Amino acid sequence: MFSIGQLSKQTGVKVPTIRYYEQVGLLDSAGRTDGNQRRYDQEGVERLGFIKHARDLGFSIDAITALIDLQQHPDRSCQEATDIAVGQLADVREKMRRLVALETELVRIADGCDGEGSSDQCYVLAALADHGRCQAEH
Amino acid sequence: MFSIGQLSKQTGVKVPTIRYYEQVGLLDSAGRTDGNQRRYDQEGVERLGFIKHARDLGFSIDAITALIDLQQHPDRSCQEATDIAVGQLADVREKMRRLVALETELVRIADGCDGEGSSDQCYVLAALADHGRCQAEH
DNA sequence: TCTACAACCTCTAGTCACTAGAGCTTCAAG
DNA sequence: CTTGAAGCTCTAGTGACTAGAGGTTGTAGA
Repeated sequence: MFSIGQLSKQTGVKVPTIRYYEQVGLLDSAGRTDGNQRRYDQEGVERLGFIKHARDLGFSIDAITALIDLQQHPDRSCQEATDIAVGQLADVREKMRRLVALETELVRIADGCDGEGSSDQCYVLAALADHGRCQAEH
Repeated sequence: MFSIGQLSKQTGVKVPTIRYYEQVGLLDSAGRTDGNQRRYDQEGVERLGFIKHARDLGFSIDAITALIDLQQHPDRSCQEATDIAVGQLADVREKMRRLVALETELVRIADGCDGEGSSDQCYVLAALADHGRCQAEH
């Protein structure tokens, strides 16, 4: 049996975050000692590992709740899990698309200025004031 | 002179967001009519345009406050503005780096499953449970 | 000039996924 | 048996808004 601190070390999830996951229903309520401290078994470690991995991949708490729900009903179709993963992938790609556009413009803005001179002729400030000079949509 | 709604339409910033920007000190308090409604001039439009553009590029409210502060002290060095922009660029690149790794793994996860079969043999769920199979750090 | 109603006002609370802190209790090593 | 690290609950704060309640103002048309 593990204390919450040991679970935290094993999974890399901070102690208050574990309590938060329990509070929002992502983790089942842990068993307790007579002194009211949480105790976890190997299953708890695996469950939290799953959650951590999914969070690292950017899945929302809601999405993870749905995935866990699916795990606990082995008779239900895998399609739902795939849908969630594909949706997440679309999200990630959209974010990347936007970041590429931002990077292009930030390079343009940051490179236009050598850092010398005073701020009333600063290219950075001028570029931020004038969206019209942007090369791409963002 | 423009009402807050007209300002909103011109800049693409929502009305409650404009009020929020004023509340947090990003926008100066607007002038008011006798009936206490906000009125803006061309300068207000430009100021909000600057803010919107910077927000679209992912600058934080704090960073934008610093940039505006710089604009209003033309004697100060441009170096600070450049630093803020370069810092923002580093941020964007770090996010991109992470998203690329996530995309790789999400493709692996989502492609491993054809959506058929029941969830107890679902590749998506298995992949999420087992971080060890990941190709890259994330 | 009156009326209708869209647009405005302030204030509070909610979102997401945590994080920080106060003030208290328990566990385990020495 | 003592000590102190680690645990407990509860409340509030973060960033950047967003939503809603309940009331007031501005303006176009009759």
